[in-house]
Amino acid sequence: MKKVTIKDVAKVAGVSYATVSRALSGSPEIGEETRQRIIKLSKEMGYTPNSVARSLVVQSTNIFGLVLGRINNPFMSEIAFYVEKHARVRGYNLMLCNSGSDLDHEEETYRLLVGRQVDGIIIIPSGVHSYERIKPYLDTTPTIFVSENLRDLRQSYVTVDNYKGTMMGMEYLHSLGHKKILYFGRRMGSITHQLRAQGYEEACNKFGITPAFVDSHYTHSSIKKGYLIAMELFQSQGHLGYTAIMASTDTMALGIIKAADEFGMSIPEDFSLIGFDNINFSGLPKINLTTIEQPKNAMAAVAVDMLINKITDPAVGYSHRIMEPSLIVRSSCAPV
Amino acid sequence: MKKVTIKDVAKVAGVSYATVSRALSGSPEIGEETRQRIIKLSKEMGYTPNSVARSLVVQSTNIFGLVLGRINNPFMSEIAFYVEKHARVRGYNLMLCNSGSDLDHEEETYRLLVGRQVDGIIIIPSGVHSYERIKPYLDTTPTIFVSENLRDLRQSYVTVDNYKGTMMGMEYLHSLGHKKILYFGRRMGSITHQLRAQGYEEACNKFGITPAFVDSHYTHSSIKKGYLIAMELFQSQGHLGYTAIMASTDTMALGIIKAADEFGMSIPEDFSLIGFDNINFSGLPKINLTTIEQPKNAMAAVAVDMLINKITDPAVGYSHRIMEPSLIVRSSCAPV
DNA sequence: CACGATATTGAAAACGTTTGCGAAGATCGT
DNA sequence: ACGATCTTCGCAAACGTTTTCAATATCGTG
Repeated sequence: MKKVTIKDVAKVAGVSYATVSRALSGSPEIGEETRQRIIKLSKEMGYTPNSVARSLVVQSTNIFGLVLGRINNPFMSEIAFYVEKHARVRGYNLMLCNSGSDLDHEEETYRLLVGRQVDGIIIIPSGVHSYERIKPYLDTTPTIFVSENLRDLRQSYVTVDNYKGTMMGMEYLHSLGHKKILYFGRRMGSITHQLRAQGYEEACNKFGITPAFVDSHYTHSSIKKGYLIAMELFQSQGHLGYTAIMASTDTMALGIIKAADEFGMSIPEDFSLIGFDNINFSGLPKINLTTIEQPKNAMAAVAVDMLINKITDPAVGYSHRIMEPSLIVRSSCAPV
Repeated sequence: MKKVTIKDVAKVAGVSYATVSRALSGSPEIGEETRQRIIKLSKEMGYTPNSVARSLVVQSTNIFGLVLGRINNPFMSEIAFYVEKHARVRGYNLMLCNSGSDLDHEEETYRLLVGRQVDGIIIIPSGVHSYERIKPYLDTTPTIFVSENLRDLRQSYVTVDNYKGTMMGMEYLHSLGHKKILYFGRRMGSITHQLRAQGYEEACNKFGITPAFVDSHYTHSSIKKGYLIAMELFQSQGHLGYTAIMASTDTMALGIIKAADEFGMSIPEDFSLIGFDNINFSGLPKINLTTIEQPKNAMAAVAVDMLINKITDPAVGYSHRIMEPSLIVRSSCAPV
């Protein structure tokens, strides 16, 4: 695995390696004919600049770190895709790290990335406590938080308007005539979830509905957990006491769908259902979940934008972007 | 963003920076009391070793490149997750690159990674022609091909036994009494797909079934394309002339499900359906697609294993691993 | 007490680039 | 024709580590 270096091509070109560097980097202070000659030669010799050496001297790697829970989570992989895409056109590569939504792991991962001298980090924090763990390193590497509000407002983040999201869902449900609506999912552990629950509650107040919750005791949402909770709910009552369910998450909603299916209930005939996130599962045939969309592409674009700004101008300070959610109506809701 | 270097801690510790390096790297040739003192100090000063400097001297980055079509494809994201997991425990980080299944983009991406001095590359090639493009760089960076057989057997790859996979599906269908089975999907453009189609054909011979194909004219499979082709098929005949469909891919199968749904046909009542890949969509409630599983975790494990072997012993040569597929029976098939 | 062995440390080279500075030659205006 | 400016290039320092080699201090042993 012998690699040809800049010195090698300098030697056969009969010039100093500074000249080779200049020829390849598009520097103006070099003769056009030598440039062409060197470019040609280095191509023939199969020279590829060693970017780790370059990084060392220019003090920048052109690498972003992306830390998220698990890349096989559909929401995360969608974000990752767009982040990579936008980063790439701006000349950055991506170092991908799964935190497994574990705090220790997340912190270790983060530290690893700063050791690797990444120019910036985009993180989908695993929960409210992520921030405290990461805080010590924060002034060492520019960082953008995605998809989670922060209590400490002196950091940059981009999220969707979670409050407004559930509010929109509730408005839709209300317009369909629903008066008995259950909120299904986590209410704490992350500000995101708090806000979603708040949006629901506020909507209840507005429409004169008595709020009702089924809390998840688990730390993160998944199909299986949604399923278990829903089964418990159905079985305890023999029926559902509500005409609609507002789920905190699409994955939770999928769990509900599964439970309903097994329990012989159909959606939206027996009850209406709204999810949140619009993961790509939701648009699948037979699923057709009405949901609140997080604009993932736009969020990713904003995140890399904010990050690059912060890198090029460290004095830029923090900024918050709360993106607009939107209602994706499919066929999991019906009038009462 | 001032970072503290090894020299800084050496200075305040009053030792040479060689000593600091030794203290932190666990070298034996250093006094135990100085080691402790330096460890403590460097922690206080918030020192994080600069791994790009380290990489430059030790000539290895401990980074793998992972290039795949699109990370938001469920199959790819699953592979990526496991690759990251296995790589991590072995001390490697992952640089993620989407090729968009575009040959030019793929090649550029690949070259970028070798420039970044990654220790190895794991690639899910976008098609048969990927290999020719990448070949020139192949002796520069150890590379493992995943999920695609190669015509040039002198390279290392790991795939599932695609031939056997469709064969298993057909055997299952046959055991259910099906005699008229349609193969739905691509038959060329990748050896993977050729083999799947061959498995189907061979099974037909074995069971005395006349093979029938619906080719996709498109380069890669997706729900939408499966849907369009299926709709065309249904509409042209007014009915399906087969009792079962063997789809080349789960995503294709999902397209079929969608079309069937719209067309008022139900599965498995009107026809049975088998997919391939077992992407996590397939197990979703209401979808419940019977399919052939690729052991993604195991494949990822083997890939990083092979890669690390190749790195530690460059003389190791190539190796091929064809993993066992398995039939996941859910509820998209029924006896005729 | 002397001497070789051993433990601990420092000095310096090396990794492959970029870039400021200076030198040499070419070009130019007067 | 001559000084001035410009162009093109080489030299060498720098980036932050690891690691070899030599130097010094410590120690046990005869």
